[in-house]
Amino acid sequence: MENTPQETGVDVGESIEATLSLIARWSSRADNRRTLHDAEGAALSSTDSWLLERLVASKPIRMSRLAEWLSVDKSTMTTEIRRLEAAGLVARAPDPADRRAVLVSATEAGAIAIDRHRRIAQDVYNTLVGKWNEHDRAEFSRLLGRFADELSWVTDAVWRHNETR
Amino acid sequence: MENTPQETGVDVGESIEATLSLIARWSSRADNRRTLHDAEGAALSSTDSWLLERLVASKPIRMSRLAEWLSVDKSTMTTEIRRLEAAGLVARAPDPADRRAVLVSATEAGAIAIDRHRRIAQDVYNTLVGKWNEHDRAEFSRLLGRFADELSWVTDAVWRHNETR
DNA sequence: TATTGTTATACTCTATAACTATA
DNA sequence: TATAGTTATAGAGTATAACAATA
Repeated sequence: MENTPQETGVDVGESIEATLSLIARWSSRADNRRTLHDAEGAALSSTDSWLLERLVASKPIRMSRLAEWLSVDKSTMTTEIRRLEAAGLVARAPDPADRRAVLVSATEAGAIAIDRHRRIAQDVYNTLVGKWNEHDRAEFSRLLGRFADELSWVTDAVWRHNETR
Repeated sequence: MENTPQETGVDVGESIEATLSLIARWSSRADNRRTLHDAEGAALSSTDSWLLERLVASKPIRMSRLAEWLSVDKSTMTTEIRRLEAAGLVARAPDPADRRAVLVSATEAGAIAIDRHRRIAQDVYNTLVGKWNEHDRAEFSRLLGRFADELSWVTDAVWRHNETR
């Protein structure tokens, strides 16, 4: 079975697809990425910001778990972490519990960089919805948050799609 | 001036930032991109799908306008269109009105490929919100569409941010 | 002269395969 | 043997600069 417009009543899938496509396109624009960094700091690529967000929100984490979380190869993670380390934004330490493993964490500079990055983005978004009324802003925030929760299960949804078509 | 939580009442900027970051990360995942294509067709990269969506929705368009629309360099567009042309998804033709220019259009195969890609994505999204009630789905669709409209003006918002900070 | 597009070149991000060190 | 990570190599996607053809 599929969730067609007929079954769901509203083809929200169509409007979601169109909007998310637009959002992803906008997010990748070079001029946008340049805006989302402090004048004194280096610009953060998408991958940089995802990793830093993850690292500041958690205890030191292994390279392998980080690669798995971002769904990239471990060799890709080696390259990326080397770059961030060279920029002084992350640090590595041997795992005392397993001498094969490396524990990665954000440095103070890394935490500052991602915090600025995030606050600039938030300010841009607040400006975007600045003229919306209170109700619409609150509803958008609520539903977007809920959608993010659903997205966490998207791998399963994709699996179901492949199984049932 | 800035649109801080105090001024807007609800810090929707924070929840937007978090969710859009998640969406962008998910969109770029290789396993997700692999899902969004037909078994018999080649996988479409993000850039591929944006370009094809644009091309099927418009008359033949110049390389230069396409590059400007996607905010990439004209040389990047040459490379990308060459790849899509080799895959049989787009066609080029000389512009009769200006012999320097090239007009790009989607082929029948390109239209079919992006249509499948889009319908699979829509189905995934419909599945994601399949358990939401009618009101929430309708509201999400409405507010997301409105947000997309605001996003069209984001370049101006970014400019304002840079001017006023 | 200015514009449209291509080519040459280089850098980033990614993957696969082969390798080292440790478990 | 299996696992954690690195290195070598390659391809996609991007930019800058130099160029050719046309306006």
